[in-house]
Amino acid sequence: MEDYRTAKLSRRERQIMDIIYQHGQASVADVLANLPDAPSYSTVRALLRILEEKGHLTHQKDGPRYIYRPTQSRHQAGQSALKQVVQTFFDKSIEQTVAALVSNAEVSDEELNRLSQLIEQAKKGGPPS
Amino acid sequence: MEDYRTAKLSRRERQIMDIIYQHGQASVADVLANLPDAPSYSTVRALLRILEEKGHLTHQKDGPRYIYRPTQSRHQAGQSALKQVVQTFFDKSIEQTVAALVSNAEVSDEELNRLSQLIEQAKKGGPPS
DNA sequence: TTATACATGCTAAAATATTAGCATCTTAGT
DNA sequence: ACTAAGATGCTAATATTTTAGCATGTATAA
Repeated sequence: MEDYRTAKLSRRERQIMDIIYQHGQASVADVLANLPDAPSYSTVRALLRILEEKGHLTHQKDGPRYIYRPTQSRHQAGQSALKQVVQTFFDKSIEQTVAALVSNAEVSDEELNRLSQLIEQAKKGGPPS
Repeated sequence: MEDYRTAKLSRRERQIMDIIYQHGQASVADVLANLPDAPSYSTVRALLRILEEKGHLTHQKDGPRYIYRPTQSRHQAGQSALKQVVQTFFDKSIEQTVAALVSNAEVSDEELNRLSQLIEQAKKGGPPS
């Protein structure tokens, strides 16, 4: 499955996919509540149906209502999205990207320590494999 | 200026913004060459004009042709894009995001060392400010 | 200078996305 | 069982996006 950010999705469709990925899953009401400039309930349902037709979503029944979930795993979708951002804005450089991450937000010392550990583990774990 | 990924941009408009951010600047021909399912030259020009009307692009003449550049800085646009990905796929966690970055791609030991340095510098530089 | 290649300005049609309404069904509580 | 609340199925109109064509201007090389 292609990254839905590069797929032929419309503005609304992409907004909805983002909401569902952020929440893991969502009902029509959930989507509606989180959609900017929210349209009508009917409209959201129509878009969810289209996304399901296109293969990006599935639904299952939860009592009276449908619960929608992505067909692609959150992890994989995240990797694709990340890759695209790295390519578009950071010259495909992981270093530049991490620099942007730690420079912008308010990152605590605690979190920086965890990041150090993360890198150290990657050093140990990576090469042998 | 709002992040163009959350702005009311259409599919094609977003694709074009991505291309121009990736290249820094672009002529109509440049955009056309990098656009998936490329339409006609006229079509690209129309979209560029619209993006300029919406305030996302400017152009300047370079000999006979127009060169388009984003109005928002690459750095700022990258920060916004990154923030959105972190929020959508990584629970707003910088740690999770960095983990995804170093786990997926083939990151060399050399690059991991630079990342370590990066974090160390952030530790020193951050708190005092 | 002049012709040619290639650029833009403008306009309009076709395709797609976005929206909502109405009928129907199903759950949950009385 | 029955009724009210709220969900879906289906359909269709509207708005926007996407597309391209034609006329015109401009730099460049012969």
